[in-house]
Amino acid sequence: MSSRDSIPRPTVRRLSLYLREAESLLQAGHRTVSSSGLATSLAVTDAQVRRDLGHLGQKGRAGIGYRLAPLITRLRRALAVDRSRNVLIVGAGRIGRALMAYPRFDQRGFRIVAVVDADTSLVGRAIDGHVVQSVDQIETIVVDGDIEIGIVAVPEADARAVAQRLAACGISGLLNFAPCRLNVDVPVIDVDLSSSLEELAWAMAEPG
Amino acid sequence: MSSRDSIPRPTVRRLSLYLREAESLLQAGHRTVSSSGLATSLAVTDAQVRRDLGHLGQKGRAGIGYRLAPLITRLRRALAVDRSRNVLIVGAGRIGRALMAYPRFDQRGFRIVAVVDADTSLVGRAIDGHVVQSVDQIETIVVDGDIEIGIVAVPEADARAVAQRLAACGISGLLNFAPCRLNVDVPVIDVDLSSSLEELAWAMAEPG
DNA sequence: TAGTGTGAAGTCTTTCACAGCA
DNA sequence: TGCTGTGAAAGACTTCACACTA
Repeated sequence: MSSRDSIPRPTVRRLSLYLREAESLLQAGHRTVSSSGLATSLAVTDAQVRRDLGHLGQKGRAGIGYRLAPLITRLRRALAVDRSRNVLIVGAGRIGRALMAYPRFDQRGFRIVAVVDADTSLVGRAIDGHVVQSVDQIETIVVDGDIEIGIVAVPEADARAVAQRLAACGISGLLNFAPCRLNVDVPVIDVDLSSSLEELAWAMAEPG
Repeated sequence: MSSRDSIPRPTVRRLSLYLREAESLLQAGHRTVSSSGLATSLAVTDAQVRRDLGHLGQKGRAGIGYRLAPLITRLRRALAVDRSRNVLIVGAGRIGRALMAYPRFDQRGFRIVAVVDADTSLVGRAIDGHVVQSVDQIETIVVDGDIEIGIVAVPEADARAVAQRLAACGISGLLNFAPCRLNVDVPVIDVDLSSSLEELAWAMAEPG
């Protein structure tokens, strides 16, 4: 299981959790962590953790576990969060505003460098230190601002059009909060709050 | 494949998408939909759709497809969203406020009936028609208000304590926005925005 | 003909279980 | 002894492919 294989998506999602936990342990003064240590914090099995970390090329040490510092480095590299990226938020409504102020984005190297909205009464106003620009300027902002990631936080009706425009001017990826598929040819991660609640409703109704 | 089997979780997530699409098609005046129709809208295979709908006990008709009205009914039942549920939002910060105003929750039968916060300067204030109550009252609110779902939208440091309290007074499920595991014995769905961005960063870096 | 339902096959992911190392 | 790394087995999920049907 070398680091050259493509990492399965379920593993990727867990790597993100391992990274968070590893950073927190390092902060707390630990130097190493064992697979079972990570496993119990995160409600997975120890074998799963070892298998997952095997994808990184990270070697643990028998009897000791994994050294946190190199583990964190490798996790960051595997998740491609070992450098900063510029982010544009499209939509300065409530979701957009919540994201602007989300401190973890910055900590993780996701730099919100621009915010746009279609509402002309918002344009020019500063919200959380970000001056809202017009949605008409998307193309200029993306190109000149070296934006790699777009966050789509507009109403469903506008989402696809916005996504098309972002894709057309060369954005590399989208985080989508609108409850619909964006049919564009760049990677998209959907954050669908209604779906999450429905999944919860289902889980609540499930026996066990 | 009868409706008595437990539905796999990946299927559950897709059922939510099928429901959204089916409702939208019905709205648009359609009466039926084929597996390939759903499949192309949602970027899955037609065989996958048929397999998934097989879990519902829903029968399609060869040459025609699935009738939308009964399909929607069955999807709602399978997802356990065929009735309303009362929801409490804990945390009237930016994420909490974004959720209060999210119209889809109400449309889907998730009724936000109370909002609490630890910040006494917010208590008593009305935000989006919801008067913020004190977090001290959680227990009373959950029990008297017949709350089934709690939305945890508080800082990480407070999240576990809040979750414990909610679980202790008999809540049935939690939607968690804090970037940590809530170790409670009720179903939890995590919405982790940083993780989503990390997954996106990975997908952007992936070849293909 | 257009489309379902589903065994069987295939693929992907997780878990087991244990040799081996510090 | 405590813990890793990993073949092999098991399990979960998806796709194929085709008989069948309105």
